[in-house]
Amino acid sequence: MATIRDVASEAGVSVATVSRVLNGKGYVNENTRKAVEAAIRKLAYKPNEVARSLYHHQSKLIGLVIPDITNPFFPEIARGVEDFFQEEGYHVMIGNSDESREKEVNYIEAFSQHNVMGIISTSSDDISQWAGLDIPVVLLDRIQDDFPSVCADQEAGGKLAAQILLERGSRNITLMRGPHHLRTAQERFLAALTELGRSSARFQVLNTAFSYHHALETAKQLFDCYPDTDGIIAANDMVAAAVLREALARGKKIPDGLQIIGFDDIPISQLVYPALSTIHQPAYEMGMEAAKLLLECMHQQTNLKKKIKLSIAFKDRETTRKEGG
Amino acid sequence: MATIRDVASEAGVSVATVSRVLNGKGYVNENTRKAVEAAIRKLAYKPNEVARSLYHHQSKLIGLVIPDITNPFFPEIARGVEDFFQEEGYHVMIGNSDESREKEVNYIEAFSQHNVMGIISTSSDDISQWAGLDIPVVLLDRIQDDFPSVCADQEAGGKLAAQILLERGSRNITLMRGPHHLRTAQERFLAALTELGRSSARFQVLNTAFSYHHALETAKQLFDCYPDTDGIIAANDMVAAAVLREALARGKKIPDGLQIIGFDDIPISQLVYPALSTIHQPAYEMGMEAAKLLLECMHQQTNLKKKIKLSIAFKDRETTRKEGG
DNA sequence: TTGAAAGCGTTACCAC
DNA sequence: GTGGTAACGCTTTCAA
Repeated sequence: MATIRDVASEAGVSVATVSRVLNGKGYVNENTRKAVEAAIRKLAYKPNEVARSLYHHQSKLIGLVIPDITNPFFPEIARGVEDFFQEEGYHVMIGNSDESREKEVNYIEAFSQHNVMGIISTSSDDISQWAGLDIPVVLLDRIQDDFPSVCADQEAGGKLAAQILLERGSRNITLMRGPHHLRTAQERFLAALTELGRSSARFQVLNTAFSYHHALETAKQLFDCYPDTDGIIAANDMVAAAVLREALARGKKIPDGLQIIGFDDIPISQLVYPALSTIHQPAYEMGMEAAKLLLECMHQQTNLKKKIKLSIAFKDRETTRKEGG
Repeated sequence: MATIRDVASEAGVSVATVSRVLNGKGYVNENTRKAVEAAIRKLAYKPNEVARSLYHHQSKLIGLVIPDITNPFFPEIARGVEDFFQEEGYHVMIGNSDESREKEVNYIEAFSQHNVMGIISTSSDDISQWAGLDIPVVLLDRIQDDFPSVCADQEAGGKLAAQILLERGSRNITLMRGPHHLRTAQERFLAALTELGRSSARFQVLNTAFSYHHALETAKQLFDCYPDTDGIIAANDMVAAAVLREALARGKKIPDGLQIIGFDDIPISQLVYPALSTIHQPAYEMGMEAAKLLLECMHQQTNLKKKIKLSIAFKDRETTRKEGG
């Protein structure tokens, strides 16, 4: 790899001059600039980011920590973040935390050691680890007083899901509740629960994890315990898909005998049959917004504690009855 | 952030000594070691990876380029790579190439500028860009004479898919062909085609892209053009799921009237109903193996051109008839 | 308009 | 055993 010194001697100038043309700052004569640029091209020189980073204590790197890239909700987010920062000349390092505090801390350290310019985290609820850091942090999918954040309106989503099922005629609803420690899952659950509580419909609650292995189990359990259920509010689309599968396997009529509503609107929800009605979270946009917000924080030194709440929307597909029908 | 100099003065020794205890090499008295370790703890000192990297021309970073993290096949691979390297104390930078040479080159440059120790690429077939690089590269899902590589046995997969459908009674098969420029897609297609050609069954070929938007379109087209098809070899599971959806929507009996076989065995193939019969590619393991191979290459200076071919397996689920049935 | 040199945080060589 | 110091590749201040 050619270094700045190689370029300097090739062009017959000092490294300082090369640096100036590289960064477009400081005076440099038009002709020497030409010479330097020629040398750069000739040697196919690329500045060493590591050296730059060492000097500036900054790099063109962004850290992103998510629970698990294998969960289809997060790649969308990651793409949003990446697509935004790509435009700005940054690169994104992704870390999977598996909801483990240890892994998350490990990534944060790695990020910090590599001088990332900012971090987006969509993982743990434990905020203590962010406190010491002097790097801007944006929280995605969770909120904390001291940090800027982006999230989707879980409460509106949970409420809407319940309303839809009720409006469209379910009278015996099973509400599935995601992992208790995930604030988002808890929020949408609570909002749906409240809505259900306000109605005269019968309902019951069933706990579930988010992994598809687990979801398949829970689905079986659901129909064993509550064979008469005629409406299911799934904790997310993975779970909804599993439930749908099990329902079809047991010969349920959907949506006439049983309505199912998911949450997230991950790509597969359009691929199953019948296509999943679901509460859409704008995952890609959330990633984009978080990235945009982070960039703002990076530019202004001040920790602007802006909170962005994106709205959700109901996707009326095939596992719910038609409105007024 | 505390630096090595802070630690040195805190412990009353020189930076050289601190460096020695940090790296566990060279002599250092037991007591001074204790003192230094105490100082490190007290200041919560973490060595600056960037400075290390600058000196060594190496970092604990690995570059991974994939076509699109949003395609469910790749997160599995990425996890394999990441889980392996995590154990070894490395961190993985992921880049989405979107099958664009420009983006891929851009990432390679970024990786190289950050002194990554090695690169795994599962993207473009254009190998020229790797040639100049003095960083070990492992190719995933493609092979090239000059590079070590890991891939699954596409030919065996394509052949197997065709055999299964034939054995289990399909006589009018639609073979879906993925993007022509993707070697893997082409290989499995060709192998299936050959197998079909050897049989007496009728068959036709239909082109498709891999995205789910596109797949849904193609699925419609398929049944419009070939309503009598009784067996479909999909280009991958996304496409298979889309086809399955459309088939069900049109009231086809599966698997009795129509068999469908996918490729990849992504998580959703077990979530749809009926569950997709498919050719399993060991994505996670492929990531792991590629990582392991890369680590070997990094340790031995020599470019070992080892090629690893992982075997595929048929997952006998619900969109194919039972054997001998 | 240009160059010399200090400094970013580490490591490793060479004295002591 | 330990410390001084050059070097890694780059940026920036200061003098010329």
